[in-house]
Amino acid sequence: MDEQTFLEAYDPGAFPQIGLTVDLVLLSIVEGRLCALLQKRADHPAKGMWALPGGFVRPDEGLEDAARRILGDKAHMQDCWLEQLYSFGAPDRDPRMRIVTVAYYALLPREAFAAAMQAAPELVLAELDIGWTGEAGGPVGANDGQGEEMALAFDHAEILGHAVKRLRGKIDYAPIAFSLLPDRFTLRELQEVHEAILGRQMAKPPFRRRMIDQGWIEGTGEFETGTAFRPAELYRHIERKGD
Amino acid sequence: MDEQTFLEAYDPGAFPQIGLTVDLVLLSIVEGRLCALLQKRADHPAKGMWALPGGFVRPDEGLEDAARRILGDKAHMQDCWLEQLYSFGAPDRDPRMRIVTVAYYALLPREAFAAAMQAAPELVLAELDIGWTGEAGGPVGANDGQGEEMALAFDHAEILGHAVKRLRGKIDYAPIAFSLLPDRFTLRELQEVHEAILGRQMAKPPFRRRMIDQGWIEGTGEFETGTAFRPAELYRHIERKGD
DNA sequence: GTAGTAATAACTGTTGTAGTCATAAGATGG
DNA sequence: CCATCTTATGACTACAACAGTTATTACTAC
Repeated sequence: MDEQTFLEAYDPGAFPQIGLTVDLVLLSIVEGRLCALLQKRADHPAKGMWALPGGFVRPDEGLEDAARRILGDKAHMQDCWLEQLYSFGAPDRDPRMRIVTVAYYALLPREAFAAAMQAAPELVLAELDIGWTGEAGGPVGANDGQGEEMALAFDHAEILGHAVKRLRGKIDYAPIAFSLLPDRFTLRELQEVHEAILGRQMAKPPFRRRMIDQGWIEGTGEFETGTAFRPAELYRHIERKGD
Repeated sequence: MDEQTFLEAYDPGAFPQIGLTVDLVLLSIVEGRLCALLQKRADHPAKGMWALPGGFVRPDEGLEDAARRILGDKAHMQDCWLEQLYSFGAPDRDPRMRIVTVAYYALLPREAFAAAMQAAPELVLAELDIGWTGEAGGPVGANDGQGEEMALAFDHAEILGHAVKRLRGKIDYAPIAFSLLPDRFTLRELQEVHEAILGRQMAKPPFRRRMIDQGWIEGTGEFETGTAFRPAELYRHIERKGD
């Protein structure tokens, strides 16, 4: 039997069906706090709970393609940095049927969420409650900014936990913080991003040097305006091959 | 649009099936070289090419459960350290049908493969050809130890590449090298493992100190035997909570 | 001008780690 | 038993990365 004949005789229905979805962890910094885009579930199961934006993978599209399509549909965004996070497949994670989800995560400036939240009122940028320090890991909850806890659907607290852990492990050696900032930014703003992600304060001079020595940023010669006191220089992220 | 997608999502029959498999990257060190367990494909597609051991996920089993089941079935091993690597889902990665695979990887001492290779002659511990240094990444090929290249099926060269990259990034700060060694080992053996994984030689005294300072190992007071010259002390990996 | 505040620079100390050299230990062969 | 070989192990030195502290500069507001 040659390959052609074999493929024609192959029966895909011989294997049991498992649903495959992509869920998105879309993170931002709002007032120095790490936030994620959540969507209130309008129907059962988990009605009224909060879930990550997600959707089924189409049969003819790649995993990252599906993630980008859902990013456009649900969050009205395109062309941002996106990375695969982890796959979740506990048999009982969704009560409807067996669903395995591949989680992706992205970092976006707060302004990027404006269009999505305008178009869909069930979307909220929720503040994250990270009950651990460093890269310990574990589930991560959410609150509405007034201290009111938001119940998360399915295993989405686990997914958020993985995202935060990945982020904390990666921010020191990969130039990912810049996705959260506008094109031009001050060193103080960059530091606030790092502090929000790592969940701890740091001293200013060592931070300055680390950033500059890494070669990821360059000064523009311009300065911020509208400050009450001495304005800081505006820096810009340097795109380099391999990053 | 969201509503429509939502409704479609609830009907399992609305989408053609996507197959879900688990593939295993089972790594070992043989004579100072990094090797992976490969299986010669007996049938189409990719007949005669070399593939990672893998299999379909059952509808009632978790992803890691599936990985452990396949580990037992195909490689006759149990209870070893196993970690999820990455998910691969390019639409054309398998010519039979749309198949998404979740790759797992494990590190095992050479002896652990003996039973599997005895039971199944189509299994081979193949030497890896890593065409890049550091953590650059990219596909990784395989050869039979006599310099003869082994053609890899599907996207398995990519999967191997991801595994090597993950390993190189993790070995310096996670105690994973010990999975490749017997219960008691000399510092020289441990160093050979690190050199095989990182693909470069290193000096002995700094390596000794790093390992001992990390607190992952302790001396046993015993010494290796049968050496022509001064025998080295045998060390043991210290199990610690959180590792 | 003066005061106030934040940005930036200079200085200092600590830590981690690498390289080199010296010593110790055991096996082998005379 | 002793010389000699090879390797393991420890001691010393040097360097690089990085943090903390203090001083200086620069701008705004009154």
